[in-house]
Amino acid sequence: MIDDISLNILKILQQKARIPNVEVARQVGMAPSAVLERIRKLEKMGYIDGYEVRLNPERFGKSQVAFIQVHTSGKTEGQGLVKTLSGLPQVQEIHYVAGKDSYLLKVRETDTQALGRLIRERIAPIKGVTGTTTTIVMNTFKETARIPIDDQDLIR
Amino acid sequence: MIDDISLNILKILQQKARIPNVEVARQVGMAPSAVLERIRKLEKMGYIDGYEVRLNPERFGKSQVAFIQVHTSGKTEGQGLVKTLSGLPQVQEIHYVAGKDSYLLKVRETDTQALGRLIRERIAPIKGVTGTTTTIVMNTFKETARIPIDDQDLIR
DNA sequence: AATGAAAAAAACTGGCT
DNA sequence: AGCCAGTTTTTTTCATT
Repeated sequence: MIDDISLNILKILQQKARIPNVEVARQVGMAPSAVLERIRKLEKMGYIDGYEVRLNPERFGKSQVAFIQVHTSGKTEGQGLVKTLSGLPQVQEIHYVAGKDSYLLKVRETDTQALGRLIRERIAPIKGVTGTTTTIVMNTFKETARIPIDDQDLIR
Repeated sequence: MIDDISLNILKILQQKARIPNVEVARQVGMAPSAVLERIRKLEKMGYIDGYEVRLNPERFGKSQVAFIQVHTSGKTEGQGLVKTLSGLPQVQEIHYVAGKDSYLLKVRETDTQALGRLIRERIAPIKGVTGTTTTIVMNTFKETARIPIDDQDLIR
């Protein structure tokens, strides 16, 4: 259901989304209409989830990244907990991790002060939270959502 | 340099990149040409970093997410270390974190087995790496690169 | 599925306010 | 900066192979 041509199209798009279809068509050596049809199909079949703008966090005063391990009482408070956390725009990621009933959050805030406030006022008070461990990011060298698709292990 | 209208445009784009300009124009109540000019300016001034496709990792057999804390000897091996790590497509993020000379990586692999191989064969052998601590993600509830821009603390 | 031609929509340009 | 009107480019549709 997904062949080398489609794979190639996705690679091109992952390199630079928002290049015109005609250009993609030129690069894969097909007619624009054919490429369009393939992309539509890839979207419909769920290979493509969507398109995102990447804003520059610095410019918006959201330079401070931190990872917060949220420890919970484990008594299936998960539902409301996740929902509440999801509602916080500063929380970019929520992962349930192996170990001892805890979630790992990636958050973005203005500075460490705002971060502290976020944790104290928004996260710590959530029902089921027994504590947090914060890891402050001092420098980010790579940050992308690209996934490796050179591979043979895709679900066709 | 950035006003409420531009802010609004960015909000709309963050909601759904790849909607036509005319539609954005309609939503902010301006002429398409004016909106276009604003977007171009936002790009040029570095508020917009770029546009990305979001591929569905499941479909590409990259469902396993893990965070790897890489401990280093700290003797400024940083340069080569970061460069080597950056070259690994499975490594989506590289952060230098506060604490005891360590980097935090976000990686995506096929399964825990492939993850183990990645760590043993690609990460552990890097010069300056003294050890790794891996946190396996069992479930991801939120994962976005969106940043909060409702705010007053943006660099104008 | 792919193509090519035609139609529709969108992006862009420039002159003017 | 924004708008409008004209131009170019891109996207989309569709009949055909």
